[in-house]
Amino acid sequence: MSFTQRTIDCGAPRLEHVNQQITVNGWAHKVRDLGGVIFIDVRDRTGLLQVVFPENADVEIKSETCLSLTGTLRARDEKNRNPNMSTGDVELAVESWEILNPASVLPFPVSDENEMAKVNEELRVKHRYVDLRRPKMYRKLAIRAALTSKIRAYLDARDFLEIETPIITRSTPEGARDYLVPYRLSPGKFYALPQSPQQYKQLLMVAGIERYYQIAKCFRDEAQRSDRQPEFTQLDLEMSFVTQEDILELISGMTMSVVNDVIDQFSLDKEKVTSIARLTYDESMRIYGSDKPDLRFDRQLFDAGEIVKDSEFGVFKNTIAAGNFVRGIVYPGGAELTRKQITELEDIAKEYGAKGLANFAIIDPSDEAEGSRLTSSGVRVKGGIQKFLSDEEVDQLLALSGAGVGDLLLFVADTWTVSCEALSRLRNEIGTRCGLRDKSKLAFAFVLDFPLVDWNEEEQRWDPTHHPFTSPKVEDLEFLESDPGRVRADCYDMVCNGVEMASGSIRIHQADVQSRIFSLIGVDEEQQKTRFGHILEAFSYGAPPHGGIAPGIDRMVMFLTDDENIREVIAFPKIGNGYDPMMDAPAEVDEAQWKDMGLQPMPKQPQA
RNA sequence: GGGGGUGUAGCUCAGUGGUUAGAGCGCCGGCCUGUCACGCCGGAGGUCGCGGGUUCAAGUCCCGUCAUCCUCGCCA
Repeated sequence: MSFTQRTIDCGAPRLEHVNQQITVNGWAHKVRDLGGVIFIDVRDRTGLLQVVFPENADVEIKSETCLSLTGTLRARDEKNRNPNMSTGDVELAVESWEILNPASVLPFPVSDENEMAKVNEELRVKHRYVDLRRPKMYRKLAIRAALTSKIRAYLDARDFLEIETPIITRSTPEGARDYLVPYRLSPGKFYALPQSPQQYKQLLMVAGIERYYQIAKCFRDEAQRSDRQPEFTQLDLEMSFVTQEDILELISGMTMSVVNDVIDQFSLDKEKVTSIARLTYDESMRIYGSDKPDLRFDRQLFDAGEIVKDSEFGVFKNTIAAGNFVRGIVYPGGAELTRKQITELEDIAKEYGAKGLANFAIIDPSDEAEGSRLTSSGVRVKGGIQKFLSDEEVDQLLALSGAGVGDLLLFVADTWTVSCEALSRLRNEIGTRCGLRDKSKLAFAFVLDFPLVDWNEEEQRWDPTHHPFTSPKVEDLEFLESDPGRVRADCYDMVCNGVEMASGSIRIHQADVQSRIFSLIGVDEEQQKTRFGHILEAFSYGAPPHGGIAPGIDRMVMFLTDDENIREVIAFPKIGNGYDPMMDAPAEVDEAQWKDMGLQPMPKQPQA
C-alpha cells in the first residue's frame, strides 16, 4: 500500500509557507469537532500543526490515528492565531486525506501532559510505544542520543577506538549477582552477561590498543532503585601509558565539552560547567561526611571533639574517651523547628546508625524563652543539650561551626563511619528543607585517593574498594601488609550533585604487586589460577601501565533532563524486580527448550 | 531479606461498617461553522488487586497474599 508522503514536517510551517500545497504525515494529537468544521492538531516528532477539514466533511478520526493530509497552507485570521504553538500563525486547509491506521481507545491520555505526569508507571511502560509519542519523551531520547553522539565525536577526535566486547562471556567474581545464560552443548555450564567490560578493556590494553572506549551495556542482577536498572549503560574507557592526571584531564574536558554542547543544543535551563572541583576521599569524608557530596551547596560538617572532650555532657565525653567522634552540622534557621521536626531529623540520624541527635538552638538574646539561658558572653542558647554545656563550650562551638542567632546545631557522637553517614544524610535533608540546591547547577567533582581496601566486618577480611586490579599508591605500598586500611589507591570517582557518576582507577601492571594484593584480599594461588588465570597470563606478556574510568550514561542524561527516575531516560525500561510488562519478560519457555539446555526448573522452595 | 506508601470505571481520584459505589477526564449517541482544555444534551462502563475471617451487614474492620512505587540492606 502506498501513501502520500510528507512534503514538510508538522513543526515547520510558518507564514512564509502560506499558499503552498503541502502534505504532512503524523498522528491526530487533539480532535476538535465543531459540527460543520473539524480541527485536528496533527503531531509528528517535530511539533504540532492545526489542520482544518472542508466544511461538512465526512470524517471519523479518533485520537492518535495515523494520518496523511494534503492541502494548502493558509494564514490564520489575526484573532484566530495561537501564540502557544510555534505553527500557530498558520493552518493547513485539508483538501485530501488518508487514514493510514486508526487508533484504538488509548490506555492513557497521551496528549495531556498534566494527566500523564500522574499516570501509573507500569501502564506507561507496558504501552511504551504510545508513551514515547509524547514530545517530552521524544526530547529525552533526543538528549540522550545527542550526548552519546558528542561523546563519540570527542573521543574519536582523540584517537580512541570504539570496540565492542562480548555480551555472552564468563562469570567472574565481581560484586553483583550475574545474569546467566545456559550453554546448550555442555549442561551445567553457563555464560554470564558482563557486569561491565572491565577485564576486556584491560585485555585490550595488553593488546596494544592504547585508547579504547565503548558505550557499553552492563548487567547486574541486584535489587532495583529509582536510579538503577538491571541493564544500564556506561561509557567504558581505558588508556595505556597514562597517569591518573591524564585520565582526569581527558574526562574533565570531555564532560564539560559534551554537557555544555547539549545544554546549548536543547536550550536547557542549566548553567554551563566551567570547572570540575577536586577533593580527596579523606577531605570529602571530613567536610561532607560522604564520598559523593552534593556541592550545589556549601554547608560543611564540623568536628567538636577537641571542644567537648571534657564536657559535662557524658555522651560527648565518653564518646571521645572511647576514641570516637563528636561531629555536627548547623541547620540554618533551625531554631524555629518544632520538637516534632527535630524528632524527624533524629529519626534520619538513627536510620543511619546514630544513637541519637544531640542539639541546641541559638535564639535572640532578648527572647527569654522557656528552656533557654543567656551565657556570660551574651549568647542565648535553647533546648536540647544546652544545659549540659558550659558557657565556654558554647562560645567555642559557635566559633567552630559559624552558627548564629536562629540556627540549630546538630551533633552525632559515634564512630567515624556512623558520624559520616548520619551527618551526610542530615546535610542532604537540610539542603532539601532549606531549599539550598540551585536547580540550574551541575556541580561536578572528582573525589580522589580512595582507600585501596575496606574491612568487611561480616566476612572478617579486606575487600577491594574498587576492584582487585586497582593500583595502590606507590608511596603507600610499604603499609600493604602492616596497615592495609591506610593504603590509598590510584582510584577516583566523578560525582555530580551528590550522585556517583563515574568510577575508575589506574590498574596494577606488575605481577608482584598483584600477587601481594591477592594475598591481602584472601585470594590464594589456586583461586588466582582458576578465577583470574586468563588475565594474569595476559599481564605476563608485557602489559603496559594503564587505567580508565566508566561514567554512567543513564545518570548523566538524568541530570540533563532533570529526572530522578532512571526509567524516564531509557526507551524500554524494566520495572519492579526486572519485569518488562510490555514484552512480558521474563517468560516461561517450552519444555523442549529447557530440556535441550539440560535444565530442570525447580519448584520454589519455601523459605526455612 | 526488612520498613513505609499505593491498589475502587479506560485514566486520575473521592467514598462515617448501612439505600442501587460516585466525580472529572476519556469513550459511545445527539446537537453545534473558528476551535485550540471547544461547548451543550444524553448514555454506557465496576471481580472495589486476590483469598480467607469478623459482622444482621465489609470498598470500609482483622489475617494472609500478590503487584507496584519509595527506601534500608545489597549493587567490587
